Amino acid sequence: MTPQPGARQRLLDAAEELFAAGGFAGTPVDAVLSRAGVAPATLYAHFGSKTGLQAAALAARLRRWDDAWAAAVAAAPDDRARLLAVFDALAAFRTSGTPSRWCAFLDAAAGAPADDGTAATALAEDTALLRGRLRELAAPLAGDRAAELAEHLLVVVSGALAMALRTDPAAATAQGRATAAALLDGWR
Amino acid sequence: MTPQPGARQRLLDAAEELFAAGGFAGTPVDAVLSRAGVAPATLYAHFGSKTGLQAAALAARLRRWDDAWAAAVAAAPDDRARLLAVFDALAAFRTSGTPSRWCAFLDAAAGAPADDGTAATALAEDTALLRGRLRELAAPLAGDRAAELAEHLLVVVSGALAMALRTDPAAATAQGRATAAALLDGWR
DNA sequence: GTCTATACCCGGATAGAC
DNA sequence: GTCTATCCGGGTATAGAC
Repeated sequence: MTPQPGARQRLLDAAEELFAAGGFAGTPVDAVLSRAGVAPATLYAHFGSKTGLQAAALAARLRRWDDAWAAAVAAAPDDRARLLAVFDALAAFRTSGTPSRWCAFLDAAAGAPADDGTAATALAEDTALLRGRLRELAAPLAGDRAAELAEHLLVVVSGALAMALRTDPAAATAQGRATAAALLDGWR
Repeated sequence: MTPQPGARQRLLDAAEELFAAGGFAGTPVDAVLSRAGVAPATLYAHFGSKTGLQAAALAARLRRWDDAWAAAVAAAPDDRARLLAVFDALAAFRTSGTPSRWCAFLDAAAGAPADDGTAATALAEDTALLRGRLRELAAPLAGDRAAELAEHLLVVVSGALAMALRTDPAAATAQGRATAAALLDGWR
């Protein structure tokens, strides 16, 4: 029998899902507590504050996203598919577990006051991951203009995420892939 | 001597600026009240709730954005420039008055609970405006594929707005324009 | 480490006078 | 219509026992 994970891990899992699904600001601490089956004091003993829990949950989510994306890249057959794999990974990642509304990292930054360091840091790390890997994957197709192409794709990925607020999220990622494909078709 | 605008208008102006700059959720009613120089009861007499004020402020903002974009289009010299004018309008609009953080309409939808009708409606109207005019402007360049091109540009515009959370907002609009230009360069 | 119970406070909204 | 003063709830955080 697999032992039940500790309260800390249950809090992290609950927070990651609920914050991604309902937004950080829109998710009361009570909701996380009841899902995790944990008392308030336990949360504050481990993470200090709701924001502290968010930071830990986002860090965990970033690792999961990193892995999911890498797996999608590994499964792609050629250079072009590897570059577009980010959208497949996005679609799969978004619906793993409770479907997320748009993007937990953008949500964190959008919801926090402008001077909040925690949310800004988490989003910055997500951005660095996106930019870095997009550059690597763009290199075979764009050569010394890989950074330029990666920047275009970063805009398209961010657009696909934001489009999830305007329309059905599944359609948003599909459209994002199509837009990126159109961009690649005309490249050079 | 120009008469001081009424309390209602001052509330709308204050709300539009503060909500765009600091986000709806992050802006307390008190901040709007003190900037407008108005008492709490006046706000609730006119708009019923903070959300009601938001709806009215977003409607006003949508009209202003519509006009600003139309003006940028009118000032553009050719078909291509007219299609890209949305980014110039965005840059100018964002810094008119108190600079907005990213996008007041996306912010409203992101911050509101998923079933909130008010914010969803405001964002839907913004999306309809974007999609409709982008299609018109895309027609001279894309002919019967104008809708397809417009959808790509809608993703890029949304991406430019979201990128304002990842990086400097001015750089975000500039990058968005560059990405759209790259897309147009390779079109067909 | 975890629980129960509670304190505290911020922020949206209202009462009633003018 | 507008003001001053106040209420009230939801939500974060803590005290103290086990």
